[in-house]
Amino acid sequence: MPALAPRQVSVDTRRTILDAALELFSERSFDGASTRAIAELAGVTQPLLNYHFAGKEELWRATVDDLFERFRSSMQARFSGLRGVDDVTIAKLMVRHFVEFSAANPQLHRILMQESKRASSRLDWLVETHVRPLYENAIAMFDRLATSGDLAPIPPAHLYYLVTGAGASVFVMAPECQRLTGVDPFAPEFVAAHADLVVDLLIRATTKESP
Amino acid sequence: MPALAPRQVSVDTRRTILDAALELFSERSFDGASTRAIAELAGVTQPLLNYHFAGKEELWRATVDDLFERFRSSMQARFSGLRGVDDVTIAKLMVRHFVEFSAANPQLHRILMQESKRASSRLDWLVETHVRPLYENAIAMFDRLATSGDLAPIPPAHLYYLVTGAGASVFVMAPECQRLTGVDPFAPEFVAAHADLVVDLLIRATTKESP
DNA sequence: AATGGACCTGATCGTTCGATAAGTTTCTAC
DNA sequence: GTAGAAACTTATCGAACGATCAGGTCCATT
Repeated sequence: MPALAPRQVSVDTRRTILDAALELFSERSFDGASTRAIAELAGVTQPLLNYHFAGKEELWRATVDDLFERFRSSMQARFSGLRGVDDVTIAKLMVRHFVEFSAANPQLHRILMQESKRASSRLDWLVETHVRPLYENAIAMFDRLATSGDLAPIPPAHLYYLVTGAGASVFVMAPECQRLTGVDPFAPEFVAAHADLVVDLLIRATTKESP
Repeated sequence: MPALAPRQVSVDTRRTILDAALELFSERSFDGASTRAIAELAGVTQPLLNYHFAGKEELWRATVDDLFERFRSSMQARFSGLRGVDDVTIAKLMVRHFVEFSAANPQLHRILMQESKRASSRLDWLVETHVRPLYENAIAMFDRLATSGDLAPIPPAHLYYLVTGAGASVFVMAPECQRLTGVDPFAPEFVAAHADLVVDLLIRATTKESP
């Protein structure tokens, strides 16, 4: 063919590129995903990425920004209508939402794990921009639970591991789980059952013993 | 200088290369760690890697083989002398050992996480060669506990997540933990305390309620 | 003292990477 | 209907990648 008809006024090209970038960054990690492969998946040419984004690093940040923005807005949509619900229930719902969003968007965990397991300036940015706010929300929540007397207080460092670990551990080994147990870890019924199990585990482990 | 005096009969050059490879593979992941950088860290020239190993992929496998071999032998050394200890205690010790080894060898988790979060032929090899045997050991252990009546039985898929997640979650977020809480997640006293906490969490969550 | 092989290096191969420069097409504004 | 900005492409850059090859150095053997 001589030349593809250049589609104009397509303002959603940026969207298409972001989707392709999320797919490949999460599958092959930053270094493994070439800009040419991303462009091909998006159905555009490679230099167009540099037209819409300042560079590969900038494309990666925009991709992560977009992903976390979707997570926050889904969280907002689910919890903004809640009124008169006790903190324990909210905590349960938050973990469940985290697990369910992870099941629907496995790219979040892939990128988080890949990037948190290497030393790079991208990690600094990711933690400060996206992880810290989530962490501080969770800490505040559990602090409130502890002072209200429902849960036994846990030192912040341990709490950090329990909160992030309880949610994150669910899909850390997702592909291996499928292979070893034959269960599809993204099946809705499994997601719901395991979310309940993780919540119970967390609550039971921190619930004060009855005297 | 004209040329470095070529040291001969150095049979531990292979060892030096493996150490450098483990360091960089875990820090920058497979694609991010160039063979030239590995060679430089090892203090040799880049073509020497191809002399000792068939290629980059082969070097990676040899590195992972070596790492898991160290894990297995440390496990062996710790548990081979145990006699007359009940299964619950052994389970506690296993998780504790896993956590402690992870603290001393953070590269294990880095490589496991990086590689399990991408689609590659290396993942297939890693799971079948190293992860599956560990998994089947753990399943057998908890099966024995369940049939002996101490723990409530859990479906294998959930058990898989709980076993791997309880151990793995500890260091999934290690660098962020340091940054956010100010606690060094590799300090011995923290490792010991958190291992106990994880074990308690796992045991309490699966211990049968007294009627 | 000569030889063969193990160990290691310098030079360089072809490929692929991210980035850019220059040119083309399409829509909008007047 | 023509000018100009916006959107997109083709062609190509220099750098870095993994791999190979032709040698060079040292030691063990005889």
